Amino acid sequence: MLTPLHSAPTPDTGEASGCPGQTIMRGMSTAPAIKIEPFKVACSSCNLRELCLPVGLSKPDLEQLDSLVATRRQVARGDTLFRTGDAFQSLYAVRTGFFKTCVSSEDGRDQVTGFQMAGELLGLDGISNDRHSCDAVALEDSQVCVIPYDQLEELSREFTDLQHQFHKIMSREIVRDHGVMLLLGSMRAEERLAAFLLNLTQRLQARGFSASSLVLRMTREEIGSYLGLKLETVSRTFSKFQEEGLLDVKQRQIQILDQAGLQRLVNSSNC
Amino acid sequence: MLTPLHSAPTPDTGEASGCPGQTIMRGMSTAPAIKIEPFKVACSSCNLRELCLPVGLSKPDLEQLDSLVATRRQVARGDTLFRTGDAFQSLYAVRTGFFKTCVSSEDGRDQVTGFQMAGELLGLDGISNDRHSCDAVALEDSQVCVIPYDQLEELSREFTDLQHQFHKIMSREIVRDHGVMLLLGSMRAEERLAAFLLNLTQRLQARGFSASSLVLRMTREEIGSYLGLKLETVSRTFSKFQEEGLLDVKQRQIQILDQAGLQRLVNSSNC
DNA sequence: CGCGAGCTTGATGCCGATCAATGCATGTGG
DNA sequence: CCACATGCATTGATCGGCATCAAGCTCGCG
Repeated sequence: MLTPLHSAPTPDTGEASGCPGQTIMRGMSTAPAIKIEPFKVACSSCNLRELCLPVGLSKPDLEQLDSLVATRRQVARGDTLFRTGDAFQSLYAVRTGFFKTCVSSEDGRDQVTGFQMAGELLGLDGISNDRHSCDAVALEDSQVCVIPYDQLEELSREFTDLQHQFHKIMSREIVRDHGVMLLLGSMRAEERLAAFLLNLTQRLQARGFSASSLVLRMTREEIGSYLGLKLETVSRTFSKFQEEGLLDVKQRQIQILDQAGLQRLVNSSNC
Repeated sequence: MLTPLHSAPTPDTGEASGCPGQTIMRGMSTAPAIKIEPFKVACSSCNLRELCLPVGLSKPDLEQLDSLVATRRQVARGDTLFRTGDAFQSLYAVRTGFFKTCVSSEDGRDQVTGFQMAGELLGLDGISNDRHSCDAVALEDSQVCVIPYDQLEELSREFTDLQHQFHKIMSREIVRDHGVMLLLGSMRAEERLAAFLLNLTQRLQARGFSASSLVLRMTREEIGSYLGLKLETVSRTFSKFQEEGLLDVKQRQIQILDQAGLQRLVNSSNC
């Protein structure tokens, strides 16, 4: 997805690079397992506040939120943040890094249900049962803010903006899922991949990254699982896009050469 | 078990037929537009209270809920309860009847995203934008309880059980959607249809209906849209199931002859 | 340097889409 | 009551997109 390192485009003011691909490690290189960050970054000064839970909150509400999000957690690439069956206690806001979520059935089939980047929330599935119903796996070294769920409920009883914002986030997830159903139910391979790329770049752009160049953080197989395709089909479709001059593909480095062309692919039922 | 489903508890005695296929029409046949029912049925005495928003609420909370749900609305078969772009104001709980929701893309593709029966909530998609992002269409003459959303937010600030229950319902919708993604992304036609039938019968059973006999309220085309298949494929698959002795199919009348056989189909990746 | 995970590319076959015709139920007007 | 229209379902024949199987290829890493 994003620039390999640095050259982070135009994030906000405030501390901390929101640049996925970079974690904040001051002095203490790779420390073991879960960590509570010694220096705190409040929601109120986080450069992700316009993408995350704090959207639209007033100053005083924001300060309340700061009290809620007390801990961070590092998740190394390949590790799971939570897995199916785990007791549900917290939601997680991605601070840096990149995740996938996937569900799996008894018989071993599995399906990637989403990819999450900075500012996006993980764990909403757990509310329904008090257990998580999917796995969340870091696709690169990542950092999340831990949001204890019972405290969030409590606080959102007091602050209506927070309550409303939280409901919007859940609803948005539902709407997003419906979009994926549309994709899986009625699009052909090229349309799916085009829609996927446009969605990724759009979200990256909202985070201040280039609209035309990205580094995929996931394998062809993971893309395929998300899109209901086999990895070979994903690979072939990338190659086809390249032949047609829509993309420049070098492994996981993608340059979008003709965004309008991709867009045309997405909204044209056939041909 | 990975069928996309709501696990719904025990059916219930009580007033009002929750029977899909039957609507309550006393005297006043097709009256114009929206109607406020002259006789009221409170949530606290509704026979759907174990399937709907009131689940788990204590007596006093329930009485509060009664004050919230003041109006009903009749929706005739074929009419829409709301459509994409409509301003969002209320959620709707299906009291009697049967609905489908569908999203559509610019280019006219469309996708059924769900079927809703008595006790299920409609309209959660609207929260994210203050506009609905899908159409809800009655597949038979239906009646819904209107739940003004701002009042629900207000009330759920006061009653934590209600708040929690509402969050669970939203989360359950997300989990259900993930199940559908799994189905669309990784199952073959027979598996999809089998999963669909098992899910339907389970939900009907939770409402006190037979586990083995059902009347489909939707066309082959609508089933196909939901399952990402063409109507001919749905029809052929029904015929195949009949040949194999799994079902007895007479148009929309379905008898399930071998539930275990269907179940086996669903959880066996291949062969 | 060699190993392995991930990616690309080719050859082949199958599942489900598509096109087309017929059947069946319901409803309407003559 | 029948003739006819309409909407939905079934069934057949054919076709095409994507899966599958099978090599190689690339690149990062111990």
